[in-house]
Amino acid sequence: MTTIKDIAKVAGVSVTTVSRALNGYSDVNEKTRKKIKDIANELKYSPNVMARSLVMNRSKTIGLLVSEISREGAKDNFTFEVLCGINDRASESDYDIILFNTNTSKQKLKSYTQLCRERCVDGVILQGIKKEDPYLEEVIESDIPCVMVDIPITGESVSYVTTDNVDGAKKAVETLIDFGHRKIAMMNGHERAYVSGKRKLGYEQALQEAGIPLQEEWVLNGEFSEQVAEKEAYQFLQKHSDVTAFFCASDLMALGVMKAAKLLNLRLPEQLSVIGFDDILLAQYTSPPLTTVAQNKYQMGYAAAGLLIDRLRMKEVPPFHMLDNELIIRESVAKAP
Amino acid sequence: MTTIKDIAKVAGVSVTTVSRALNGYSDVNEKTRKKIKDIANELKYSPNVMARSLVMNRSKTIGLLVSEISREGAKDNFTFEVLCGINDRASESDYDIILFNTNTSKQKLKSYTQLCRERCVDGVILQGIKKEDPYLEEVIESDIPCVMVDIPITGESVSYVTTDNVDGAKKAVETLIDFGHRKIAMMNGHERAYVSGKRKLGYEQALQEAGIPLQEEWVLNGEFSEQVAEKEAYQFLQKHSDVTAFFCASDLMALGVMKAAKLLNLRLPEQLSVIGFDDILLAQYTSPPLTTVAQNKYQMGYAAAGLLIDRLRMKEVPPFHMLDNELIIRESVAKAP
DNA sequence: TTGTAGGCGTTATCAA
DNA sequence: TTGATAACGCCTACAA
Repeated sequence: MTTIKDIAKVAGVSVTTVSRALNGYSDVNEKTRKKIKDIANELKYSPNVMARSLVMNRSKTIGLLVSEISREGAKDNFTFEVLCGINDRASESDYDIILFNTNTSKQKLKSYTQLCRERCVDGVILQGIKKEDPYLEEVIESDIPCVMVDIPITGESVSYVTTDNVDGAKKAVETLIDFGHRKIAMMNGHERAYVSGKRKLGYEQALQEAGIPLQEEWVLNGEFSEQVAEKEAYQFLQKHSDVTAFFCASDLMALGVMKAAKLLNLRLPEQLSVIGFDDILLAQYTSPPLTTVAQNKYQMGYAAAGLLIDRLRMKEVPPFHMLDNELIIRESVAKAP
Repeated sequence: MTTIKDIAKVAGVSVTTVSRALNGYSDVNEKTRKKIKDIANELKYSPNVMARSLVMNRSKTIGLLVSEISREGAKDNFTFEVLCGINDRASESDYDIILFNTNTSKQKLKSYTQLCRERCVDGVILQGIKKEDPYLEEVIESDIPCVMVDIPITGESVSYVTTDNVDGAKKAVETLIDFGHRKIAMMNGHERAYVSGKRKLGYEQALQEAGIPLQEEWVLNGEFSEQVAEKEAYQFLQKHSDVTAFFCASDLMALGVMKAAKLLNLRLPEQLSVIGFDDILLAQYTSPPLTTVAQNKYQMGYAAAGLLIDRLRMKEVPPFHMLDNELIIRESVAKAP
């Protein structure tokens, strides 16, 4: 591999001059610069990122920390689409992405700071980290620039990107109310996810504004799982045949609810209306096609990387970036019977 | 951040000894080693990967080169599931993944070798690279250990992982033949993908062994796109109403074919049988549910990383690793009318 | 405008 | 069993 030494030798100058010429310093004769650049091209020089990082203490690398990245995520594409957004934005500014590989047990062996420092990453994007993950606290205290996806935490060096979960949920429930529904249950995800709280809040607000009393026992925990949601909904709908609509905090859970309804011979949407959250690919293929709140996952990733890169450039960045959700109307909602 | 210098100072030894103690060399007193290790723990030391890479010329990093990684891939999850497999396997051996970000135009600016060397990656996994990508030739000539996904190329330092595309396609077409079909069209992907050739070969072999003459004009190019496949199938089925079955080189294209059939008021599967390839999530939700050849994408990634890591450990590795495909029987195939 | 020299955190060579 | 010392490739005072 060519180094600046090689170039210096060929050009008959010192390595200092080569370094400065290549890095665009002004204090170098334009003729020398041209000569050096030509030689660099000819020799197919590209700087050794390791050496540079070592001395500069930055690496043009963004760490991506996805807690327990796994095939599970493949079902709703969330992780992947966010990743694509991050990747595209990073690429625009010539950052590379390094995938950190961690889970709750690994987090006990190596601290967040250690992980980042040893790789000299300039900043980090965190996704899917859970409330009980040991890293969470560390991230807040650390001074490594960081952007969280869907985790509303801010700090000296940390900001976040999210969609307006409260508003999204509210819009969904309002739609149900507009269709005349008054008995609306909610299939929520687990408490470990921050979005669960927000979506429940939206549900509550919509009910309240319509003067419908909240029934805590109508809010189920589907664990963000199709199976769990199906089981829960099955039991619930048997006991509460007066419920006419379900707002689900994820499309996957909405699928579960729909399955349960079919098992109970409820006609969709005539006897039970269902709204989901996410707009996964499947949503348009279910029968009936699922009305749902769409998140722009790609945009979340793109914005997250953008926020981080701005921060790395010492720009003033807002503490968070909130994207809008869009309600996609399909056919799983009908007038209340 | 703590360095070995800090440890050396506290332990009252030289950095050399610290380095050796921590790296498990035998020529260090066990008592000194214990002391050093304790101090390292206390100081939360972790080695600077950059510095180490610089001097060792290896970085415990695997480069992942996905040509034009994009949201397109989200539809069939192929890229993401392979990524998960790679990640899991890499994690087991403490490798990190760096996502290289490239496309045909970027490839002209920076050579493959440059890209790898400047990041000191120990090896590379390539996915989705096209026949005309400039890197392809470079990869073969380079001595950087490399594993390709679904690109049957071998060399001094390159091997590949794939599924048995010929056999998978053959099994699919044989199934159609078993159901009495004789007029079987194929919706293939574009020529730039290696798998297209293989799948077509399987189609041809099945036909030949059944004594059915091959009709070249019955092999369509759906570009691996749902829309294109739909358009092509629509035109084709109008002209060739005697065709009773379609073998598609991807599920996405199978969806397109099914749409076209529905537009032409063909009943599925009674009037037209369809088989896909991939087993994407959607396949079980179409109506009728799609019979298809399932590839184990996660396993491909896992195997690819495994092959690469073995090579990095100087193990003898086979030139390629072929995984089996499994035919998943659903309801889109019926007896020939 | 250019060059010399020192250092970033490691590992490796050689001598003690 | 240990310690100087020299790399690795690059950047940056400081001096010329």
